[in-house]
Amino acid sequence: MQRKLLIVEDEPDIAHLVQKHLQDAGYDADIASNGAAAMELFRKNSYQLVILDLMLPDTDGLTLCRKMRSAEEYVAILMLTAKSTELDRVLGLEMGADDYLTKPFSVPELMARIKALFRRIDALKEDTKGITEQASIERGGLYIDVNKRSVQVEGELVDLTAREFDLLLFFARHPGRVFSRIQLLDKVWGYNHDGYEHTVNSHINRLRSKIEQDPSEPQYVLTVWGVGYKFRDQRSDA
Amino acid sequence: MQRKLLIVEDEPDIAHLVQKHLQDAGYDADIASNGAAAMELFRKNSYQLVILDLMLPDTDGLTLCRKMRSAEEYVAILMLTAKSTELDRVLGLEMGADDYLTKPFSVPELMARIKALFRRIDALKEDTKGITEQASIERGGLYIDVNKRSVQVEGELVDLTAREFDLLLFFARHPGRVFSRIQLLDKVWGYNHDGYEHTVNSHINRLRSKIEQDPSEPQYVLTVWGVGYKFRDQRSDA
DNA sequence: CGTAATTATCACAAAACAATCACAACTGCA
DNA sequence: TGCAGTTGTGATTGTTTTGTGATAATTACG
Repeated sequence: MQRKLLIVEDEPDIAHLVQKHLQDAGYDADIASNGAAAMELFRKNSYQLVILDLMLPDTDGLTLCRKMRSAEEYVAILMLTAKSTELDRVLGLEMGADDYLTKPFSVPELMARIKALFRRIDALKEDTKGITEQASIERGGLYIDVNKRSVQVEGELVDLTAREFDLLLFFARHPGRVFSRIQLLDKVWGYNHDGYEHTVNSHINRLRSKIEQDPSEPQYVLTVWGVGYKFRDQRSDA
Repeated sequence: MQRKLLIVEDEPDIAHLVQKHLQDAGYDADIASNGAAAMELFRKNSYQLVILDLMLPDTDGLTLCRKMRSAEEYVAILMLTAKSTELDRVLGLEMGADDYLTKPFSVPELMARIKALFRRIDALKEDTKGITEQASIERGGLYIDVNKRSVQVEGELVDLTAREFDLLLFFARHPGRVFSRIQLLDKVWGYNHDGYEHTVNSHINRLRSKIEQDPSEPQYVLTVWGVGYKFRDQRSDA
């Protein structure tokens, strides 16, 4: 997954230095040199992390921080500040920063913090996942346990590889809906994956040989001729 | 239902900062600035969650934690610790904290964890299964004494290092569930630990050489290819 | 019924991943 | 401080999975 960050910093040298390192590390980073530009970019894009300098020409950083915090989606905020008094820290935390770094900082340290922040965000998402996504799915004679990554067909455990499981899980979460091979590559393999469409065929083939009673007459993953594949819908047939 | 929490923290700035945010979020939070006050409030009120600083002027946090744990009703405990080394110990000792956070922490993260904790508490109450905090765990030929931090395989005592024990305990508490190396680093090593994923491999390797009859054909800690590791589920095989 | 287009199957090499080992850095402790 | 044990990391080897090419089977449609 691509991680998008926004750097809010008025000193171009610093901003570009940071941007360059972030790009080297595989992140996608935009720059805003003042508060107004920052809010504009922020509203237009969805960032996962904002690196925010407290001292800005127009707005002050704390206001900006609060504004971003009030947005729908959660963004991590890493504050950069010149001073390092305890008051500053508490203030920054109160405003909702997730981490804090005082200038001058070292690039390796910044990168380490960013990495750590992303990790924490991911861990949190993992915790929160329970509400939106179900831990187990039952469809016909198929039972999928997401946490255990185990699959049972008619009560019998079958052993799937990581890809096979991900593929099956994706299908089972969208029963009845047809997906093209490209869509499957995007959703299951990942957006930046490049490869041949017929790779999907092979995986479907292998998956069927494991979960289907009679792979030539599939019950779960069906071929939609000229389009792609779909998971059989409970009621509607064919 | 009103959620009552107790903040045990000797730095007034932090205590009030947290209290303010909790109130904003609709919780009812009391503050205790030392261990004695904490126990007094704890006995008089019934809290659902205690946010507990490890470093306190009079008592140490662990003792407090144990005392609260021994109360009739179950309370969730979220620990705040200063360093990550200290945190290892806490986790290792399994004094019964439900979650932890290292200082300096960010308010959004704290709030997220509190929410997640309440969700877990609710889910637990539903189940009525009080099996979460057991002093000993038996799984197959494996016997783990949490308090003594000792492990027996087929009645034979084996000598594990701190990490090995923590790792095994974590697995044994979540049998069947698959964890990625990153998740293990987060849960066993600590959220802000940074290191290489393949460190986990080495520890699994060493752990296996101690507890497995035939490390090349593990009975307890199984590899899930392309994903991570899991503890063998009772019934399910392979 | 024949043909072109699409999908299924299979085998294999390459890539991704995991296990292992050795060693240096670190830890707690006497 | 020095020591013994523990832990993290690099390097190497071994294993499983996965993508891909080739080919066979199936489908749509004139």
